[in-house]
Amino acid sequence: MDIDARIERRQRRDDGHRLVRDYEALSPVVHTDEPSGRGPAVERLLDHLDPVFDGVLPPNAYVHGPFGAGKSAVVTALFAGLERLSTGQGAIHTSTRAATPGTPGFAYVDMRETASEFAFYHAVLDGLVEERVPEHGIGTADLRERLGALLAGRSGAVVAVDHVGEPDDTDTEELIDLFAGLPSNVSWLAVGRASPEETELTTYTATAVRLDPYRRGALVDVLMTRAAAGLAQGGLEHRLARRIAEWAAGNAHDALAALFVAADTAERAERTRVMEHDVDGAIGEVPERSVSLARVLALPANKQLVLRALVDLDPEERATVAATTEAISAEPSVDLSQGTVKRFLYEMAELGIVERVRSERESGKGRPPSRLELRFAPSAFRRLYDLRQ
DNA sequence: GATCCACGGGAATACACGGATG
DNA sequence: CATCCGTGTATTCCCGTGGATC
Repeated sequence: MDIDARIERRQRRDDGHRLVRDYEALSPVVHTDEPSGRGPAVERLLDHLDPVFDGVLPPNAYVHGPFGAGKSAVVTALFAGLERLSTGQGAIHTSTRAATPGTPGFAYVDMRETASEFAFYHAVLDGLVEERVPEHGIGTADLRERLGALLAGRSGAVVAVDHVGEPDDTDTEELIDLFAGLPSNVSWLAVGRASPEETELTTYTATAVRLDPYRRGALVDVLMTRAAAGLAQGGLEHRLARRIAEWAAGNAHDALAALFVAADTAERAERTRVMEHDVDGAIGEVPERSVSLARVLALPANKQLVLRALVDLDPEERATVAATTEAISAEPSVDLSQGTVKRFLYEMAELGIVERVRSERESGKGRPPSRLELRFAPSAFRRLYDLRQ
């Protein structure tokens, strides 16, 4: 985001007549420092991590729970806090973060943004040191060496690895290999949706921590907290939050996505508060089996560009993959060959970002084409994407 | 100069159908 | 009738190259 966009956003925030004061605070892809209603889960994770306060590494562990149960919210908030702890509240600035002797370092790695071996080691190193680690001109082996040297003189590190086991993700074996490339004084905390029985990962862990879906009341609190942070006073009635929470059935991602869409709809209509039909529309826009918007927004830039064009197409232009490809390529903002656009579309279908649906054949010749359906709320993506440009 | 990885482009494979074959 | 084959699309797979970054 450039300076002008930032200034513009602040301007809008100061405009008292606006419903949406801060999209960031409402964003389903942004986690807050204090995840509301997940206190017990934080405690259980702290129980597991307790040895670090005596300078001892905990064993490997696996955190699991269904989509939208707050796994990432809890782990990111917790690791942000632990990083502050090991930097000594930033009082001492050295090149490394773990200035307090005896306390391990902490790093949070999101596998959604970590496709290669290089990217993984880069993310770990970047999480452990204060200075920025270059992304070019340095080899994977160099990174591994730097990590080895860094950790050799330290009391180790705990690495949280979020979103394991997603499609196209590094699988268990690869992940274990990645950690095998690090010194032995590294403990990991994997986070995923699969139950402990479903993943091989648990053959390497001593502990599993389960997060259950949000209870309805807790989810209402989450929504009201977000509304208080991002909307004008009284922008969201309690009963509408209840309605969203009821529909979301414990999935905080979908609930926040619905709130975001409803608020955006109301904002565009220049209303001063969210109305019931805004909520109805929003609920209708979030697909049944949705993909995380965070996952969509973690895609490479040009794939997001293709999606951005895709969400603006008419239904006719989406009749087949070929037609969709053509329409997207015709967009001046898209500077990609048709072959690449088409490949991107198929790849994203493979990832579950969009879904291929076989359309009724008309010609009778050859394999019938498919059309693409979105697995995320288009106006949420549109708004979040545009805010980042 | 070194490194990573996104793109482009095309080859290989899958699928659906109708017609031919046994 | 069951199976195979040819044709036309759709989809997946693969890898060399070049742009961007350090």
